[in-house]
Amino acid sequence: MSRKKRFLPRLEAVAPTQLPKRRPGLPGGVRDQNRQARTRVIAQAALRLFLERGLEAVTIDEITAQAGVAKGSFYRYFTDKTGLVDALFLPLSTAVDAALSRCQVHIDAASDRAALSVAYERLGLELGSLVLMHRDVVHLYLMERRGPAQGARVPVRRMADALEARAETLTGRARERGLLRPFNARVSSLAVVGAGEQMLYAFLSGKDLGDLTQIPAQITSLILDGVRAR
Amino acid sequence: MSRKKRFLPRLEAVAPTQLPKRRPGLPGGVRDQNRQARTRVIAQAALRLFLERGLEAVTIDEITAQAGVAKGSFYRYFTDKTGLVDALFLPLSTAVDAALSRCQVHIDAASDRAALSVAYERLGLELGSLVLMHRDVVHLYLMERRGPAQGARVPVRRMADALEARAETLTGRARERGLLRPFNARVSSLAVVGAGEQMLYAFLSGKDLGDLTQIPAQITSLILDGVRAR
Amino acid sequence: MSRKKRFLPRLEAVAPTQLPKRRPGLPGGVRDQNRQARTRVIAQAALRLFLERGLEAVTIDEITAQAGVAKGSFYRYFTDKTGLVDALFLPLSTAVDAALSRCQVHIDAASDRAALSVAYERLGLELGSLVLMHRDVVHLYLMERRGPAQGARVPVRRMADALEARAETLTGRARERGLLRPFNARVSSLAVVGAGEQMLYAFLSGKDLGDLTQIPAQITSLILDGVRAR
Amino acid sequence: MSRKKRFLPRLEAVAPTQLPKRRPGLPGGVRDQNRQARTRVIAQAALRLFLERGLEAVTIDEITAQAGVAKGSFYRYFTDKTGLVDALFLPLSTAVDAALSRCQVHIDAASDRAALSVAYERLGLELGSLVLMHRDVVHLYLMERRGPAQGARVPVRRMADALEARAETLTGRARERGLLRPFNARVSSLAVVGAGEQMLYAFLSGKDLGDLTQIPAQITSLILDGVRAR
DNA sequence: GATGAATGAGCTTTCATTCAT
DNA sequence: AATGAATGAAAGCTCATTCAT
Repeated sequence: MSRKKRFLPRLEAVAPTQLPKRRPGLPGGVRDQNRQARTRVIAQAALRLFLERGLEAVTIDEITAQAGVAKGSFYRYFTDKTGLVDALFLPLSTAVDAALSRCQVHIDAASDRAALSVAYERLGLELGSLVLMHRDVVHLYLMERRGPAQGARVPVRRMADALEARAETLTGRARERGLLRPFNARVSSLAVVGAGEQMLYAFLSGKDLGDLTQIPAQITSLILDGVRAR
Repeated sequence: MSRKKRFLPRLEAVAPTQLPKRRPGLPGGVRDQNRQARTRVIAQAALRLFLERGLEAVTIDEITAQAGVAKGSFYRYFTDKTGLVDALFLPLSTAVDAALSRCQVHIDAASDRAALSVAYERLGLELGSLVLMHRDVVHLYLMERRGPAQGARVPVRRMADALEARAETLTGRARERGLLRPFNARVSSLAVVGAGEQMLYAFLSGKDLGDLTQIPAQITSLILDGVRAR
Repeated sequence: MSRKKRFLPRLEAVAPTQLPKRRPGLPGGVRDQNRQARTRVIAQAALRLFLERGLEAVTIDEITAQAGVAKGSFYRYFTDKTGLVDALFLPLSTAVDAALSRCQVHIDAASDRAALSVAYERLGLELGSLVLMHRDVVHLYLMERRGPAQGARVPVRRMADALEARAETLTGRARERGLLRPFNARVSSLAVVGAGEQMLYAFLSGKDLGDLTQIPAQITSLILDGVRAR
Repeated sequence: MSRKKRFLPRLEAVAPTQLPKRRPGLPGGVRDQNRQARTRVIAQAALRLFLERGLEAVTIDEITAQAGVAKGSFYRYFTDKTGLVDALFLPLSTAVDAALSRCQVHIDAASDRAALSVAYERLGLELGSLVLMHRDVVHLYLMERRGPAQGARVPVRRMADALEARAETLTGRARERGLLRPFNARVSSLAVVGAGEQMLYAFLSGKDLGDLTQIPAQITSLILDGVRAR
């Protein structure tokens, strides 16, 4: 089972890079490329293992063995498992943030309900394509999203909390603009996000969801129009 | 005992399963009562820690320290952490199963849509009261429900899988009877369960969801009627 | 694996009784009989386990479980595992000692070679019948005889050392009287005892040694006449 | 290394088996040499302790403390105590096997009794020198040889059984060729091996056996000519 | 007296992290 | 830079011994 951190774990410090130190060589040069390639190899190996056995259960030893590098190399590229997870989530997290920000801008600029709808639809498409691009990281996110914010799960929870806050804000905005019924914004957004995540988790876990091309329409219909037969 | 009881945790029912061996002494006698009390104390201490730090991160040492008993005592009452989790989930799991079974019976016996609705409403009430009775176990369930089915999480996943299958069956039945729109039963049930769990998780995590008495109506409305303003 | 003694192990103190304290009740009375019966039950259970898994590997828990008594009862009848082994070996050890003493007396009283031979033959018969009477203890003795004199093995080694010393004395006496060739007494006795023990061990371990009625003659012949064909 | 080497134990060959994984680095290179040296240091420390206190009673903690390495290091070199014992016995076991095989070849090729005798004498010499080369392992073998084949004792029993089978075969062959009297081969070989082992055990245990140079002749005489005076 | 619950030191094994090579 | 050996603090689990019932 998982081991305690020997030293006090980093709880914040989300610098844009997780690397221990500045490295020599020009950015984009050969050294930098090798460095990035190695980083990717380790991160991918880790991701695969995380999906199979969970963040906590996977050891550094296993990651490096899977990646085919020496154990010591891990610490040249990442400060620890938390740092690796940080790096793993950074691209997705950034992209999601950006999409949500863009959506908010569009909403604020929208002058009518049609424009609002367009903004949401666009958000949906963007998130959908992000899911496809970052399948495994999204899957890991869904697996670990509700665990306590401890150790390697800190970055996951950071993203989850950010997402939740953003979703609430957006929902609140939509409600203010009369696009949604006047329920508690938090409640509404929780329902929407919860339904979506569950579906996504089932899908990424390999569950058969029937005709996949139908799903987006079904979800939209379920969430927006309700499940009750008419 | 030279060690003092550190605290007396709130007691929830803990199943008398997983004990290493059959014990002598009359059931209900002094020894039997002590045994059950000790079992509860350990289980409650563990539950508290699991909620704070997650199933995997909590050690037997910490559980026994929190419970105020010797480490060795743990193994007199539970085979290992998995056994403890099993015992922790058994009462809830059994009760949920029973409620779902009853609902299914009612549905099968229902002759019209009104009767069906009554069956579902009743299920909702039953589950709601189970949630209140087993708050912490439900919370733990929601936290660990998506992690890999490994070690101590096995019982959690067992319950999750059982629940999912049941929900799907029930949804399918409702759809056949024309109560729900003719979507894929799995998709529909995932949406409903996902929304509900997310809400519950937020609530149990201490999130302010506004007027709690309104929530059931909001959920019903959201799920059954859709979120779109009319 | 085996555990360290928590307190300093008894190294001598071979009082004729291993019981913790004097007990009430007349010797031979009901209490005394029950006590002896219980002692036998525990000792027999232990002996069986010792033969299967060795002195060190068997736990008090297993012994009492096998004997069908409570763990605490063990300590009413024996001080610890060493005490039990002491008790287990006492009858055999005493009888062997007595037989050896008698043999020595006979030898010292023997006036000619014929009388000496009779003494040795008689010793052989006596030891043979002791082996049959104490099969399992003899088997255990052979198994543990060469292990370090630590913990529960102390009584075994005590008997082994006593036996070796006696055998050497007897051999020396036989040589002085011209019954054996003038080799080092220790060397001679080691050879004789070693061959005998090995045979006995094989026999008690269930090895097929052919026609058992032939063995004594074979051994005598082998040891006394040599293995070389004439 | 902050820890000092506590002592440099006498080195005997330790087989490079049982290592957790294949290691990189050129065989014979610095790393490989260090690895072998460390393996030897641990194995020797263990052997010393095994002789003092027996296979079962010695803990990994004690072994590593005695060897002056960290506890974790043990597991880099051996899978567990059984693995270590395996490694400890491999060289001797291999050499003994080879000697016995060679003897068998010689016997099969022998055309007369003289040649047979030469084969046996040669075996005796080879085994004698193996005993001197692997004194401590032989001593340990004799100590543990009769214990139940459990845990760390498994390799010891494996060697014991192999040896016994070989000895029986060889004895049978000698008898067929008319070199030995027509006794049960198993009985004869048990007697010979038992006498030899006992002697060896006494010798290795520090017993004074008189003029050591005389022993081989005495043994030969005892075993082949019988102990009876003429 | 008998029982078995409680205790906690002790054992095996793992693994994050450091560091010599 | 990369490697993997070394370290030692935990973690899981066992079990001799004591003691309340």
